[in-house]
Amino acid sequence: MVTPRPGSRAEQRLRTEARILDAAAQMFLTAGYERTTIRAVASAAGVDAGLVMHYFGSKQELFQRVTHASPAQPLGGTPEQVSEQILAILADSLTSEPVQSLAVLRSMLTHPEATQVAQEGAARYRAQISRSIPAADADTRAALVSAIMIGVIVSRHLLKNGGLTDATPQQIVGLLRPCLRSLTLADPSPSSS
Amino acid sequence: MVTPRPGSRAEQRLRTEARILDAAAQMFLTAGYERTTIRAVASAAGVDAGLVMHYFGSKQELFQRVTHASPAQPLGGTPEQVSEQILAILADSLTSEPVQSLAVLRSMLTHPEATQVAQEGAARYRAQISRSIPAADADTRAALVSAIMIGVIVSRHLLKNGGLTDATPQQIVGLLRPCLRSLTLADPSPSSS
DNA sequence: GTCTATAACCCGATAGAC
DNA sequence: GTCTATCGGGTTATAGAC
Repeated sequence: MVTPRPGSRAEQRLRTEARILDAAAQMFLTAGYERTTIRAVASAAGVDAGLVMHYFGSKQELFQRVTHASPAQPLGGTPEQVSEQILAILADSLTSEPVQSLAVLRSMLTHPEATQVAQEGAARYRAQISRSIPAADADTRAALVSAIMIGVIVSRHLLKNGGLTDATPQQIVGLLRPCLRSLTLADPSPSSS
Repeated sequence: MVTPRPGSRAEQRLRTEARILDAAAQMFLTAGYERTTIRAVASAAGVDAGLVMHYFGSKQELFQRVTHASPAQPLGGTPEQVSEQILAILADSLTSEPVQSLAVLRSMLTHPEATQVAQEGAARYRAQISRSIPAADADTRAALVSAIMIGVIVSRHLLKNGGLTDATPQQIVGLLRPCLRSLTLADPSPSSS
């Protein structure tokens, strides 16, 4: 992406476009897709609703532009290393999850496009985790790890469930470490159900 | 609730009311609150939209009637027993979670009323779990248990994340048992973070 | 580049006929 | 008890003025 010379029309356009994207991200995050209106986004960005349409074409494209990012970092190494990498990612997510990801999570249960994005993200994630688990039921274990991450992040950032919002990331990671280890390492002493 | 004599108007009314409630539950569950329309519910129930309004007053009241149930069973006993009770509840939820609960979960991130219901449910749940954990950070541990349950149930029933939809409840419960035990029992060997 | 005006549509809710 | 007709308001999206 080139940087047009300051003061030019193209540069002005990029500025307002960025302002619109910021406002949209914030609103998609807090209100979800359905309750977010083009009018409100435009108003928050200090421009007209028609301009938003002119730039992004449709509400759906605006949502895609806001949420299309996050290319998922690769995991690797021994199961223990992977476990620690996941915990590190979780710690990051607990302190400051990016607005794009949270916007997807907010709408993943009610907006089909967001559902798809969330599913694809979770699937990539699961595949990586699954690959580094030496067990026959690696897929199920990886899916559980993914589900736990989703549950914790959603509870803390979106539902704001007291007990998790107050705790520090280190505290949460410390409590979750045994869980993750029991899932990523094949437990040598499984209880019979 | 009395059962009016068959063929009477009151009995006819209860029948159509039940049909509307069923259709509404199904639609709230699959589409969420915002995307569910009175018209569509009425059509699915084989009646007119005006009749739905006449019975339930508003869309919001209809939603409450659909989701107001589920009085949360009590937990108790030793930490190990509580852990097993939670796993039993999870197993139930994995095989057949009631539509009312799923309807709340579906909209909990985007509809304020559903958010509140979900928060209150999770809070009651957390309080019970917290009470039976002998640890200083019991609240955080209970919140993590609650978050994990939400993540697993949402992933399986709502997101339909492959790895979890295919697995049997017993398999999931078996894999999750060490996690739950490490959270409900104070771990004697905590890793320092 | 930005904004105004409006078209076209769907919603929840109301009033009243049958 | 059930349905028809409609009101009033909100939305996305379009066409065109400045």
